[in-house]
Amino acid sequence: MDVAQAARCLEKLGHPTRLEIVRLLVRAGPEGLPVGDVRKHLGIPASTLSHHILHLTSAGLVRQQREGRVLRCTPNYQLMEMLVGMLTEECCAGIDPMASKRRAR
Amino acid sequence: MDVAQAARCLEKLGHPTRLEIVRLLVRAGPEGLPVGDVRKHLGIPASTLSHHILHLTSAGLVRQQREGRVLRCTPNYQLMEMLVGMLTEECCAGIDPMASKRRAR
DNA sequence: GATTTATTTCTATAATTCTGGAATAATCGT
DNA sequence: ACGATTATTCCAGAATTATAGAAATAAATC
Repeated sequence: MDVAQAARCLEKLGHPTRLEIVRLLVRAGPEGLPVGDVRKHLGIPASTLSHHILHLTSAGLVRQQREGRVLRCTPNYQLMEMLVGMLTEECCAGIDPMASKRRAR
Repeated sequence: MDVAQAARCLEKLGHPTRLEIVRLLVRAGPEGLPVGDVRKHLGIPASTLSHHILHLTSAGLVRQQREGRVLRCTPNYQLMEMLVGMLTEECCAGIDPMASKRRAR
């Protein structure tokens, strides 16, 4: 994952409504949730929700598959784990693995 | 760390220039870097950089302290670790600690 | 105290993002 | 085929964010 892709993912997650959507999906488990269920939890207009979901799918953070009339959204764990990995390596630990221990003193 | 604060941090990190600034600071180690050095690496106008740094400091992701003529920026590792922790718990693993292993099959 | 260096604040403009009502598309049951 | 359900896409306006030149501020040096 390069910096541009990481920034794109972070930007999408960096909106309260979208972060809440992802949280909901993750807490719902690997089966995710239909758009309508997400809407019920958040209580926002359908078009607004749809826009936010488009943001998330365009970044690859969420996937959608039709199940009859319902569109089921599932979180992309793999991408999120990559993002967290990138953040951990490049933004937390830095190049010095002992930095965190020194700070703890 | 609540969802609103996490979203605020993610939003700030979700801009290529700002993510690059944080990466630079982290890679520079605990001493961080003066604003001028960051500017040299990024090659952007001083006022633009200053705005981005203000974003980062306002979210608490970066701290600044004057050292004579230069203003030294240091990354806030603790906050970043909290952010990653929140992401890991709420957005990656979800409520099912075995999800990742099941996906790996 | 004038000058140099480093950085911010002011100000303006351009660009992007957010929001939600109305129209459209896909699916299902009857 | 029709009506109901689910969700998206279109459209527009409002709000926010990004960019950067010019002026102001701060600290060190001569």
